[in-house]
Amino acid sequence: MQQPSPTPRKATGRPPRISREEVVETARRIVAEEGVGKLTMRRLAGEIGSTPMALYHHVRNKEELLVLLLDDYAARALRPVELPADPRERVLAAATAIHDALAACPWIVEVLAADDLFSTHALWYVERIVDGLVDCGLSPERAAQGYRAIWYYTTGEIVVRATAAERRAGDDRPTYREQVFAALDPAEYPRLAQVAGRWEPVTAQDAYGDGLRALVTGLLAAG
Amino acid sequence: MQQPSPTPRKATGRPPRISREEVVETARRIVAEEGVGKLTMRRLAGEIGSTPMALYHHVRNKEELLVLLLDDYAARALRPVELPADPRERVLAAATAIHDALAACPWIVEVLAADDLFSTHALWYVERIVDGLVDCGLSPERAAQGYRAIWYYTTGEIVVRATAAERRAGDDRPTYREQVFAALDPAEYPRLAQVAGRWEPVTAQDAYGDGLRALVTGLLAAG
DNA sequence: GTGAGTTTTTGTACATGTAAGGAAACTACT
DNA sequence: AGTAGTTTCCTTACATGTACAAAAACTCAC
Repeated sequence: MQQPSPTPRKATGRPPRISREEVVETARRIVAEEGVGKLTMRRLAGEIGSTPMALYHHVRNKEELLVLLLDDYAARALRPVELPADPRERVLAAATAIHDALAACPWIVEVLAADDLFSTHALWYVERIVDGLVDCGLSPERAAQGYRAIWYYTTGEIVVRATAAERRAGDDRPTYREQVFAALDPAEYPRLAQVAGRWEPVTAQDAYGDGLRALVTGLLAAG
Repeated sequence: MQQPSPTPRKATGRPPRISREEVVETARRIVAEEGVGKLTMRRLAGEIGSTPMALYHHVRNKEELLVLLLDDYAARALRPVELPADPRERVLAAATAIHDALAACPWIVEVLAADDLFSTHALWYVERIVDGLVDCGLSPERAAQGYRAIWYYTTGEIVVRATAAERRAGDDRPTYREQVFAALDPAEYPRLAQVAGRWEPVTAQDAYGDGLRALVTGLLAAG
């Protein structure tokens, strides 16, 4: 992979005019300034002063570019901070930190459906979560499983909310949910009819923390 | 919207040659036979004997078509069944039924990031879940919130797993996770280093049920 | 210098979703 | 019959990601 020589490597071939870093940095700027919708390979290449296909020697495809952007974002947004001493509270705080950082970055959804370890820069928080769970008495296995459950819950919350929001935008028709509740047969679905009016506010309110607490409670109870 | 006339409506305009039902049904067949990757608007139009743009008079865009396909799938896969009498077990069984149906349908991921009520045909199960939670002593609000938490967890599990699987396919490079664990500094991340070897099997094994049980336990404890 | 080998860049080309505008096929009213 | 109105369909065109192949720019061995 890498030569052991002091000077990195590369003794041969046409010298690159652009670098992966430049690609990612420029992409980051475009996204920051105009949104992820404006990020196209052509636009990016133009901005760098290159051609679209040249980019493909530095990133494997657009998806990888987005993953790199997410990683870059995590590096900035997930700096280690002071966390509570109590292990359970530590788990909650670390998970919430990851959640809030990702939720603040809506364009990320397209990439977020990533595996559980989405960035080395989030590792610090992952460590806190697993450590907290172990300190609460879980075995290492159970702690790892617990982290995964938390990750599913977290990423699900973000993806669902963001996609729903996007679908609502630029679409003045009533929501699918509104249609469902409007045409709900109370005889067939008494419970849903009962909560129909309260569904909207329940959805709108930020209940991530409540669900997270419940999940952690349950994980600890099982361990 | 609809005339109150006995004959549905439509007294004017060019008579349609294709119907929304035909579009969806043909799309379903293509997906079933050759996978969602082969479903293109041109291909679909050709199969129907029409033109791509004609389809857009029956579905608003490809995404809506996929949502309709998901709905169609839910109608088949989520038939009501006998569920346990015990309310807690009922919640678990209903959630697992939804989960398993969706997990068996990998192409769905692109659409799944939907809002909580993704199909009327899943309503029956949603009703069972909310009802079970209420029977366990939760208030209607809390039950609705609880359902949402379950939905986040479920959809997150599916989306994450499916996307990870897709990324792994056609890519022989080591996983990001493998790279992370390979380069892990045990001094900095002792817990992660401790579980590193066990992470892979933990990930592979199907722990949806365990996490779900924990979540429900926690939800009930909070209520 | 010359040629081989290697890496990066470029040019061309294609598949895809879909916007825009006009043509086609029908009904209703005169 | 003729005209207006309405709905559906078709043609054309564009933006986008990216495959493929050839050109360009460099190093090294001779």
